[in-house]
Amino acid sequence: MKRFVEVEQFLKARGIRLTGERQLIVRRAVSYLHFTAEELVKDVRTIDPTVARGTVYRTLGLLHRTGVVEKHDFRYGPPNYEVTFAKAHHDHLMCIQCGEIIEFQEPRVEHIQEQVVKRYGYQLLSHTHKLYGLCQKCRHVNPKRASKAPMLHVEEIVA
Amino acid sequence: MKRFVEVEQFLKARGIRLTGERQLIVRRAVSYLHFTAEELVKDVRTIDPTVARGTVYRTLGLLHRTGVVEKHDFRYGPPNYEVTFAKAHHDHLMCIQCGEIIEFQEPRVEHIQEQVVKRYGYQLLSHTHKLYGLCQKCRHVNPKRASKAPMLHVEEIVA
DNA sequence: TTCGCTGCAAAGCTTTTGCAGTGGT
DNA sequence: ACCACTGCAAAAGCTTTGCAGCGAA
Repeated sequence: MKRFVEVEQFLKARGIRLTGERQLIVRRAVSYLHFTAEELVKDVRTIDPTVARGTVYRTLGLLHRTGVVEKHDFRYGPPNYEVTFAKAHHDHLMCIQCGEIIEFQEPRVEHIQEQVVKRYGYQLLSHTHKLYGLCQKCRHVNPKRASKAPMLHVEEIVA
Repeated sequence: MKRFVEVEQFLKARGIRLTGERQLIVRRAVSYLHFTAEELVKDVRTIDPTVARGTVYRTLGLLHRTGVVEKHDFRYGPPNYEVTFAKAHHDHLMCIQCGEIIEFQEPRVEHIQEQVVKRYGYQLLSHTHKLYGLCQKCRHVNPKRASKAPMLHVEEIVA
């Protein structure tokens, strides 16, 4: 089943109205790996220019609060969003020097998470797990200016 | 050894100048569990009112990029910061309904993280690991307004 | 029909930045 | 003596919100 259909069913089951705007926003959002709020605004408006910025932000906040999308802090620029609902568990490893981002999968972590959540009587909805460090290239470089802003690029790698 | 001294040595080793302002900011920051940027500005200024807001933000950004400080998205209000450098590994479990935050320790996750980092040739500096869900009290409460106060029954949807 | 949702636009909040002077190494 | 760092304050994001009309259930 299409991911956006799963999301829409999920929202509907929670009594959230499925307006045309929300359907469009969800369908555009699931097409991305990561996206910023403004990128989504721009994207949605290429299809329907009448959709208001506020609507995108409100919908994004709704999806975030309900655990459908995760908010990622990649340390540079505005926060990135990701639709994690109905998607395989994965985490991020990032180099703080050059900005490289690696996505990895670790079923063992997922399993431990379930135990932790059960231990505290919680029902798990979503999670974020990010490792920050220095990649092989950057770890042996003595930075002249540690405050220099690195370039960002995403690389999807499966463990 | 005092934590702020360890942080200061770390910064020095990275060629970052240790100004009086930065020392003050670091020493105040390590005294908190979590803090917002504005809380730190206010705190620092009770000791030295001449420290500029921009300096606190710039220093916080520097500490964040170098992995000394973690930025936490607790989903409501501005981001929280935490000095995680030279501090025992711990993660967060949060209820998206009532905002309760539980800090838990999982040595197994820490161990797996080390394996992942080694696998990709990285040097680990810091990490964030957050689980979002519903606590025991909130998971059985049916909110008046689903869009404002999320209440999920995932198993019903997935089934 | 109800009341949650939307467009619009302004306000609000947080964070960033240019510039000239200061201070760490 | 360099040049990174700072104070100041304005500007620049980014996000939220009030309001009147609209539309999904």
